[in-house]
Order: sequence, then C-alpha cells, then structure tokens
Amino acid sequence: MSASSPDTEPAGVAERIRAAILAGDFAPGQRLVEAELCELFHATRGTIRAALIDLTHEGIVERIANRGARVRAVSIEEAIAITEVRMVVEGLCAAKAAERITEAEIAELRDLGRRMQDAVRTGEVMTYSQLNHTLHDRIRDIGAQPVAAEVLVNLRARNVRHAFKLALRPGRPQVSLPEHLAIIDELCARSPDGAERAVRRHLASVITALRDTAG
Amino acid sequence: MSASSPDTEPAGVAERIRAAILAGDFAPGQRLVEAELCELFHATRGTIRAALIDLTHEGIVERIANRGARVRAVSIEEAIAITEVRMVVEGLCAAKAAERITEAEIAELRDLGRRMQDAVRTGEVMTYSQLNHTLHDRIRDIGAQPVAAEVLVNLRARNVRHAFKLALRPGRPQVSLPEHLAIIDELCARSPDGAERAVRRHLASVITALRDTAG
DNA sequence: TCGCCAAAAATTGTCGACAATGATGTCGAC
DNA sequence: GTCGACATCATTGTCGACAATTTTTGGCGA
Repeated sequence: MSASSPDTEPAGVAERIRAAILAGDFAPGQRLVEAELCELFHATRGTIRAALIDLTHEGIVERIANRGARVRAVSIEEAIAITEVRMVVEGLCAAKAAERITEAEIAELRDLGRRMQDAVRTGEVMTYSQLNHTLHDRIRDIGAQPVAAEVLVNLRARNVRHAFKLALRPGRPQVSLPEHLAIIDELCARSPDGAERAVRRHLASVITALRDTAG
Repeated sequence: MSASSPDTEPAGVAERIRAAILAGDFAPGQRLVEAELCELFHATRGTIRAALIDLTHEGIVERIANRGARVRAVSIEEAIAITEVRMVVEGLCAAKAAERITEAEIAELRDLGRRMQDAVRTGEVMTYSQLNHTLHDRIRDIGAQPVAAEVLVNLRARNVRHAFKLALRPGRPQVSLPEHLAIIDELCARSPDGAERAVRRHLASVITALRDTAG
C-alpha cells in the first residue's frame, strides 16, 4: 500500500514531513528551520513545532534545545544497534505468534513463503523486499503484543534507509530467503522457541551484512 | 500535591507533569485539560501542549484528537506486555554487558549484590527496591547499547506503578534476590548467554508475579 | 595578523487570542 | 414519554506576535 504510488496527501503535517524525510527530500544532517517548514507545508510554527516533537520521539529527527532540529543521520553503528533490538523484540513476537497462529494464518504464511521463493527465483528484488516487509509485519500482528509492536514500528522507521540499501545488495536475497522460510516453518510448527531462534538467526545475519557494508 | 518529596523543581514543564503523574497526583484515567495545567504549572498552552506530546510518546499520557489528553491507565495485561519486552531487551543489554564489563564494574556489581543481600536480611524493603533499580540501570549502562537503553527508559517509565506495588508484596524480595544474584554471577563470569538467560528468568518471574496479582 | 569583545542577525521558546471541533443540554414533534 | 434536531458550551487546534537565546559578524586593540 505504501508503495511509492500516488501519495494521497496525508492530512497531518507530521506525516508529510516524515514522508519527505524518508523519501530523501531532506538530507540526513540537514537543518530543519521551523520558519522554512512553515511556508513549505503551509502551516504555522506551532503546528510545525508539534510535528517536530513527534518526529523527534520517532527517532528520525534530532532536536537540541535552543538550537533547532535536524534530520537525524543514523550511522551504520546505530543501524546495527537498532537491528539488535529488533532482533530480540521480533523474536518475542515470533514466539508469541507461534503460540497463537491459526490454520488460516498458517496457510497465509505458507503462500507468502512460496511467493518469496518465486520472487527470488525470477530475480524480482523489489517484490521480494515487499514480501519480506509483509512477512515481518504479519509476524508482528499475529504475535498480538501491542507494546512490542509499537517498539518495532518505531525502530523500523529509523533505518529504512539502511534496510533499503541492504535489500539491493546482490546476493542478499539468496542468503535471507532460507532464513525467512525457516521462520515460516517454525511458526507453522507452532514452536515458540524455534520461531524465536529462527528470527534471531535471521536478524543476526542482517547485522552481519550491515557490518560488512561498514568495512 | 507536590509536597510528597524533596523534588528539586525540574526546570522543564514536561518533567514536572511526568513527576506529578508518577507520584500519583493525577489519577489514571483523569482528564488533563490544557487550561487547567496552564495555571497549575504557571505556563501557557503552547508549552503545556508540547509537554503533553512528549508524555504521549513516553506512553504515560493518552491523547485523542480534538478530545484532549488523559493519564493513561496501564492495565495488568499491558504491564505484563511491557515486562515481556523489557525481558528480551534487558536480556540483550545483559549479554552485551557481559562482553564489555570491566574489573572495576565487576567489583561494583559484587558490592551491589552484597548490599542487596543485607537489605533483604534486615527487611529494608525500600532500600532493596532502590538497589534493584540501580542494578538494572547499571546493566543497561554497562551494556552500552544506546537504542536498547532508550527503549528501556521508555518502558520503565510506563509501569512504575505496577513495579512499585510488586516491590511491596510480602515475600517478593526473597524470590527475586537469588535471581538478581544469579544475574550478577553470570555478568561477572563474562558469560553473555548466561547473563541473558538469567535476566530473562528474572523478568519471567516478575511476569508470573504480575499475573498472580491479576487473579 | 590574530584574538577578543560587542553589537546584530537568525532562530527557537513563549505568549495571548481566535477558529474549529466534538460534547452537552434543551426544545419541539410524534 | 421518547426520539431527534438544534443551540450552547467546553476544549482543543491554529495563528501571528513578542521575548529569550544562540550564532554570526564587525570592529578594536595588542
């Protein structure tokens, strides 16, 4: 749904600024002067200010008292730290999901796995990336752990850029596909421990890949 | 209202409101009308509004569009969910800490463990609760995982109330003390896996205790 | 030429007032 | 007597202006 398609002008100013940052309209480290954003988004400073506070708590904007806001540049090191936390929290979700998964959801995940295999075989990188996203989302939803879900949404928003770069790395899908399939297998086997381990293995592999890009 | 403790008047309004909520001056579910907070904290609505946005993202205030803010009542179920996430994230911190801990920090934790034993033996519940807090903080700091630390600070702030009630439960220190000592042992042995398991065992026990209070 | 101090500019923080929105209470019709 | 539409009210959302703070610039002297 969030596919780069015709964005339907999100009503809130915060959403629009976030979209602009994530789309790369504002470069990391760039200063976000309130007055500039005012005329850029047709709003007043009070509104802009509130939006900036929101985005600060989402971790994509950095605000220093009396010195203004800027787009937060997430270093490789921080991207790794984010993924480490994702690893354990998503592991928790997977364990929960394995306990709660229904037959319908099992069928759904199996189908998802098949489509991921197809995408890799035919080399449709973007489709695979999309399905990857969907899988992680479904695990989160099936796990039905609202607090964990909230944390994950927050963390995911922070390193979309690094995640994107990683997805485009040649050979990466071939590595991650079997990991994803293993996750699906464990979930469908209703094994909480197995699912948690599989998720952690997968994200540990993502961390290793991130480390490689650093060097 | 603010008489409760020797609070050194935190400069920021957000901090003062948070302190007031955590101190129980505002009951869970109570409406937080901006105008009221204005004269109560001697600030204007713009400032109050910014503070409420902050607190909303910290999870201790609930805000509905055009309908105002209220103190968020965390149910036992949500407290359990929060503790589940804390369990895995703090487990990550502990694993990291076990890899990075210095000799000086080992000595510090050992001393902390001894003081916890003393507090339990002499029945000083409040002291023990304080030391408990300190131990978790130290693990978080030694782990040096900024993202995890940020998540933990956020989560901790949410269920101080439940944590407090739990600490006062008779017999609870006797249960948690050996768990804490086990965590210290594993950290001092520089065993990442052991430390993570010990932390998770401990917080799993906290979750069990929370479940008991629910019934 | 370099370092330092002061004035100026730029930017954020705060304020009070107005507009918009959802909730509450009242009145009339059936 | 109850239901629904309408007026009223309380509260939030937004705006433009002023005050405080930080950064930059210009000037002065060693």
